[in-house]
Amino acid sequence: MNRISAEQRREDFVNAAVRVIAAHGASGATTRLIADQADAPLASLHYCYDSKEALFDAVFEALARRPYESPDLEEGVGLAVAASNVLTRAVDWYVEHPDWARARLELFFWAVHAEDGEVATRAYDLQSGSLNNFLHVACSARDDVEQVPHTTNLLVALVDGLLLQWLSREDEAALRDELTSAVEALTSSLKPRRRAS
Amino acid sequence: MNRISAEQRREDFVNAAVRVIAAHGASGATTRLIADQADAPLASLHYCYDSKEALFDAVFEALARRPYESPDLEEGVGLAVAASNVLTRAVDWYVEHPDWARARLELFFWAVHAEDGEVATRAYDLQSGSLNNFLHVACSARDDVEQVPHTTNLLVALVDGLLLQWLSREDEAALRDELTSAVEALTSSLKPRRRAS
Amino acid sequence: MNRISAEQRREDFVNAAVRVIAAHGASGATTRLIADQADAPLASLHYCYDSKEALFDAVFEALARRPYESPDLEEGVGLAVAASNVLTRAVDWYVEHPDWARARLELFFWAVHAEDGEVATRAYDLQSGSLNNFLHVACSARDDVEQVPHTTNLLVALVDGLLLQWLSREDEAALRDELTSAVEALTSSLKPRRRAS
Amino acid sequence: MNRISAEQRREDFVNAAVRVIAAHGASGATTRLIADQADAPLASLHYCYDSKEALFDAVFEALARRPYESPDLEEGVGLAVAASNVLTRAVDWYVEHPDWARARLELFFWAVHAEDGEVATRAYDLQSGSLNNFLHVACSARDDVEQVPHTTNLLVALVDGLLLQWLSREDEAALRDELTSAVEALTSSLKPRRRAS
DNA sequence: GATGAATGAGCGTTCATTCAT
DNA sequence: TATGAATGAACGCTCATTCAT
Repeated sequence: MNRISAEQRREDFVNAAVRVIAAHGASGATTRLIADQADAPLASLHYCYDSKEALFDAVFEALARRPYESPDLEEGVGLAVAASNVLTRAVDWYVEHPDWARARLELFFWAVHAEDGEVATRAYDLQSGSLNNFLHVACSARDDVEQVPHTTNLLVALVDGLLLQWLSREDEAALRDELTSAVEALTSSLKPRRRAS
Repeated sequence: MNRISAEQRREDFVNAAVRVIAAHGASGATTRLIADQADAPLASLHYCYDSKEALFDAVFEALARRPYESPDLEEGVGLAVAASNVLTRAVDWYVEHPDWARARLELFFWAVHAEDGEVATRAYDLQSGSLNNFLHVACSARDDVEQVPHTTNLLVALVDGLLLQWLSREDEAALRDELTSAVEALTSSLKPRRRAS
Repeated sequence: MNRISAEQRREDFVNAAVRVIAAHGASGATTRLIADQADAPLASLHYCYDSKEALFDAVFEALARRPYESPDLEEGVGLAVAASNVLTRAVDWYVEHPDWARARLELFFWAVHAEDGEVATRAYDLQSGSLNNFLHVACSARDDVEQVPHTTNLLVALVDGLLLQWLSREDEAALRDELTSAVEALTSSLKPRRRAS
Repeated sequence: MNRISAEQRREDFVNAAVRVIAAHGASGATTRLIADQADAPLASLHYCYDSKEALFDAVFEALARRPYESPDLEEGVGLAVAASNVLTRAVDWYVEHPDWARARLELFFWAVHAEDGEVATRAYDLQSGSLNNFLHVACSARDDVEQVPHTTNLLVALVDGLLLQWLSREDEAALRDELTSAVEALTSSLKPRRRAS
């Protein structure tokens, strides 16, 4: 009986879940598979998380947080620059962690069907929440703060769209191409404040 | 015992499967749920299809065929026009049949995880097959026939991308916007025969 | 729609059943497999026989009759000679028709478990019936007619025992050896009328 | 939820399986029937054994071990004596446990048809293995050790043959008669080391 | 607190059989 | 008469979850 801190254990389960989801899909990720992957007894999964859904919620949260966990972005660089940086950094991070990319899309689809519709909502709130704060902090005096929520949604959609293409085609060069185009579009649409019309 | 033509029965099961997949996801679409939705006994499903996978294959085929089943496209209208029309028509069709849109993406993900990798391959072949013929017929003398396969793939990717966005945001107006941009991009990239290099 | 005489059809099903039973065991011999083997539609099996059990009864009968269907045994040759001849001939026949040997044992076991216990009884009556008549006819004036039923049972048991060994070991030479010993034992036990005691 | 040691639970399932196989045949022994007979939920069966086949393997092993589990046979009593003793004891044991006798033959036949031919092989290895050791230990200095494998096979065949007769005729007296003859034959063939030629 | 043992509900599939034509 | 179409019942098995220790 190895004594591990409860918090460590919970994180192990999240990491294991990501790997299993990437390999077998969200609904193919059985509790047994995840427990095996985490090298833990099956029952201890339910000891750490009330249910499979609770674990998947935690995965969602990690999925939304991890790619943006770089603390080095300075304040006030401006919305357009921050958005471009975030987008680039997120894509870079996912390319280095393809399991997390796949798990992200898998869980997205899984959430849509959770009988209790709240999961999908919670998921989106989580994704948007951290990003929203991030962009807010980055806003300079010249930025229109009301553009932040819209920009957040656009960013999330872009990330999902790019990941889908990449996972379908497994072509990293194409992903980079599309990323460049997306960054350009983003920059030009944010700077002139055209969208506010 | 209501006796219906076998062909009709098979189609009923496909339609029922699409509805159930849209509502519960591909792996949540159990044979019992589908049979209930089709108002048929469970065993009938296996009389019409050898296995659940065989039914899903049929759904794949229908999914790839239906949106393009309009016979009114004239020959020789040119690749760019045909591609734009096809794209617009497919999007229109999916907007009118949201269950089919959702089922399409669900099955796409489901296929990726089918242990026997063939399913995903078959799926893509089906999708591309009908579209390929379609574009070939539409080619005018001025089109580069070698562009057809590449255009087919691009179209399929575009449809998937647009559907994902739409289903995520449930915002039809945004979908129309993106469709317009995509059509423009498609037209300009195909007309000058630039790709032929 | 090939018009075949009903009687021919029934016999086809029996022959097909023997092959399928030999290959898949009695309980592995599904109606579908038998119909396929007989190159007949599934429903026509139930048109010829009321149930699977009825077909198996018919197989039993054929199984009991065929090996002894040689019409050339003369009357009055004596019980010992007749028994030895019958035994030898039966073994020869089975060696030439291994499917029938295997099916015989399979069905024997299957019959024991038929919920309606009658099947096993009927089976044994069938086996003994034809043999009994056979031996009766063969009795000479010097034979004790009361030995016939006992001899019949002994013969049937011997055939089953020898077949079991043979099918287990797939060693025809050993079967011949055991047959010789059995014939000797049979002859010596019948001739002196010792059993009457 | 009664908590029993897993080992006890596994044995309960084996005993239940033997009873069900004896009553309904090997292929009639469904997991539900066995679980009912063991007074356990169906899922428990699959908790103790990975599959029905794994359970049947365990039954095979018990079937091969139990009749020879008497530890009182002295070493070096000689091959002929040991073989006779083993044979007698096995028959005695089976007469006292007719379910096990019936199950033995049922499983033997069932194994022959298992698609994966290994089952039958494993079964035979199990049967022979314990017996082989047994006879080896019993060999005296005057015995030809090379006769042991052959003797083992002979013993197994004899046991099967005798059981078949007994189950067919349900006549214990006859079984005893045949046992006596078999023991005599065995003794005489082993003592003079005739077979070694 | 940590976990082997246990399970109700449900899965995809197959079966012998019946029915409509 | 012959047979595609149809089906209730049961199959072996897996699931997320709970309980006793």
